[in-house]
Amino acid sequence: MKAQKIKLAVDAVVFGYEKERLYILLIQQKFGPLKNQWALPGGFVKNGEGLQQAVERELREETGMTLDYLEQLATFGDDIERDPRAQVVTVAYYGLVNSSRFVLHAGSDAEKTQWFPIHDAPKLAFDHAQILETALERLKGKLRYQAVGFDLLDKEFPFSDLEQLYMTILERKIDRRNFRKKMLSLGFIEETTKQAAKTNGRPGKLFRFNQKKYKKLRKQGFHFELKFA
Amino acid sequence: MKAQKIKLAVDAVVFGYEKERLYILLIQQKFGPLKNQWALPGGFVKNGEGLQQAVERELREETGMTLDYLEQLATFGDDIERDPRAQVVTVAYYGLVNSSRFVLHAGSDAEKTQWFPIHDAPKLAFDHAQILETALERLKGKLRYQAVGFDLLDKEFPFSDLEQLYMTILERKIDRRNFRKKMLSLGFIEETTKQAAKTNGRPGKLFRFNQKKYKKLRKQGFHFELKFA
DNA sequence: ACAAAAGTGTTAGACCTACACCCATGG
DNA sequence: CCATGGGTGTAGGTCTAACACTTTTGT
Repeated sequence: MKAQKIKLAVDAVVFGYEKERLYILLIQQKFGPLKNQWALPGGFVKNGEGLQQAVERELREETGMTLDYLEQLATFGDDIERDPRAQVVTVAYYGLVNSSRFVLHAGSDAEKTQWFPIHDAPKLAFDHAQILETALERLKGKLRYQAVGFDLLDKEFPFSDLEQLYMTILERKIDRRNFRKKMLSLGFIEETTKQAAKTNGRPGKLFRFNQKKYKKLRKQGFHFELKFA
Repeated sequence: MKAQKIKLAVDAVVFGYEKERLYILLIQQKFGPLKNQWALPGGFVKNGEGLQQAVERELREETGMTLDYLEQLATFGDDIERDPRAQVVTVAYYGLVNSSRFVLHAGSDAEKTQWFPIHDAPKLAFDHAQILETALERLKGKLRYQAVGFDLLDKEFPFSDLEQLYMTILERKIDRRNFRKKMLSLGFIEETTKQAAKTNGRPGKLFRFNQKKYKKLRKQGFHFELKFA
């Protein structure tokens, strides 16, 4: 049997959220064959390196970022020419970053890093548009039955932020009363005594996601579904 | 950068169902380093070959089987020593075969192929037990909100077979009346005029899964969930 | 006092759950 | 006529969905 020439890469779809908009993190090569093309952060897996380890390294190297949430999405390798230069199979991950860490390190000499509104992203290299599409669908799906999404908010947040986040990601209107009722009934969101910073209108109480309680519940076989969403 | 030495493989978790038991397909190497160890069917991806294509080829070569349903499960490659001989990343698939094709081709000289009851499988090579575990969880999960599972039955089946299948996979009792009501209300199961073959007791009507109708519904954003299950 | 956003309860309908008896067939 | 499995309805409880006014704060 001939030696295997297939290369293995990892890519990450990183979502961020700020001011009622969902963003995605992209990088642009300044030199080389991909010059000026926007692409997902990622790269080849190194010998002796695990997959997750590889994405985390690439993200650190390319964007200076560590994610709060990172999960394997799918592996893309049915189209053997998805990278025209060689047969490359890529394991795609998707991740979420807290808005407080939304600020990017300055780009290196070789690469530019930038957030783009999810529906206003440039044309992407390879099949990265398809990977992005898949990630977005997954995110929308997960939101309905897992407590994902808190990683996109501050640690303490007014309830309206949570509601807005859900509406933004799911691209749907949600009834405020029903949403709050349901969310609080799940038992892993805690009220703090603090008030949100001053804005227009009446300031809301701040809430906190209790990850420990959530994990405990999950272990006990707890699961929920948001129907209205 | 050093040449990448990581090898890329595919493996398949193939489920079969017969007489109220869920089975999995395993192969046993007769020679070589894996001699006598049971493992999932699979092998290395060839140059110029897509991933799905690779699993299908391996399945054909090793078991003579073509699957009715085959879906990517996950990619395993965080443990760089999951295969002690070299760093191998494997893209795992899971599939379902119709019970009418449950019979296996005679094993080759080099390999033995055999169905094992899911909870009575031998010790597996590498991390294949973990892959199997993941596949089973996925199957259980999917069963609740997708019309998977019909591929495990005959094209026309009595309702009790469907019910038994769900009970077997989910390892739960299900109320007959509620199950039938819910399933039929979804609108993609059709009654035929035929009667089941003679057995003990009253013979049931045969039903058929209307795949076209199901796909149409899905495109329209239809989705369901089986709660009792 | 006005503008802006937070906070809050009720009701009708849909869906889930639990439950038991009669029916058709073969032996 | 008996044994075996198929077929069917209903009532109570829970969850969802729809809906509008009052409260708090800053200007």
